[in-house]
Amino acid sequence: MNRGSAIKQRRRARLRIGDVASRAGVNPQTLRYYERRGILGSPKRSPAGYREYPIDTVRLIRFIKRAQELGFTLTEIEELITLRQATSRQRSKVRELAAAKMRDIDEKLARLQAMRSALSTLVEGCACGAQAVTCPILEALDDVSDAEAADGTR
Amino acid sequence: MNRGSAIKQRRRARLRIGDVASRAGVNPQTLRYYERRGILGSPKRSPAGYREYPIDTVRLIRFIKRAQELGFTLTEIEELITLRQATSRQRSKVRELAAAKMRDIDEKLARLQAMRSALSTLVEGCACGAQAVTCPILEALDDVSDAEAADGTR
DNA sequence: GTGCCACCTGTACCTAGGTATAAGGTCAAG
DNA sequence: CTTGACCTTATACCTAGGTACAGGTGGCAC
Repeated sequence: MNRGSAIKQRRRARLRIGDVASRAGVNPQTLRYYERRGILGSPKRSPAGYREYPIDTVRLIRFIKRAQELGFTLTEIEELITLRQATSRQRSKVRELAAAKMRDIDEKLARLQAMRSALSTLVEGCACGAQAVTCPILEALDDVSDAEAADGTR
Repeated sequence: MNRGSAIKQRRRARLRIGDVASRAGVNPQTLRYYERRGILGSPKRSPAGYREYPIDTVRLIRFIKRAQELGFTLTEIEELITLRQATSRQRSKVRELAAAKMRDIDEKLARLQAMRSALSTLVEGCACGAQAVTCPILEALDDVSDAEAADGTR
């Protein structure tokens, strides 16, 4: 990692960009990029101008990466993150935003669950071949509005 | 939609690119792009060279879009789609792939659920302010390997 | 028979989210 | 007192996934 990492860090208590990056499994450039984008907020600087991150930043970066894998954009993730830092004076606004995000998440959950069960049908050996009339995978993510929109042909 | 859509389509039973696109809520270019990428397979052509899609294509496109929102890449989605068309001779390979995809999905489900409950804690009015030691949102996507990797500083 | 719109191919461009490279500064170890 | 691994900024480039544009054809409606 860094020169004299383990011992040094025990008294430094703050991490340099390369440490954060390697612990979080990202490129240091990514951290600078997040900072430029405003998703991360500028950390304190050492006398030499080096960024010094609190150890929690590692967790934050992992959170961001995970959320991306779940289909959230950086902009959405930024919103989620600011929820965390909201002061109690903004509580009602925060609650509103959090509730909206929860609805998004519930939708994703429902769809993932549908996909999961379609796949499990497949794994259990259903006859979803060329001759099958309906395919569980295709149906997995159908919803009410789909049914009517895809209709009009019969 | 297209000229004389509703009536015409009742006997055409196949859709043109613009119809599929507007029903699925995408740009016609996107369908051509998917075809070029091999995710869609070339449809039959009319004498004039127009693509003629079976009505199910609308559903397929919606499936693709939904799966993208869940964080799957087009390459992964292609795999999911080919599962659907696999013949029974390839059954064991298909089952293997499906099982792998299910594991991915289970991971996503677990993380989404964690995020959901973190948000619900927030909505219910927990004191996750500047002074809070632990933040439910940040912890939401933690896992075992995180804990040890982020450690080493105390 | 001419508008007009949807279609065709090919090529160029765009956005999101990084990643790399150049040119230089810091600092602990040998 | 230099070497090497780190850091800094600025700028350029890359991949995924589209989206737009140019130049031309098809076909229905008036």
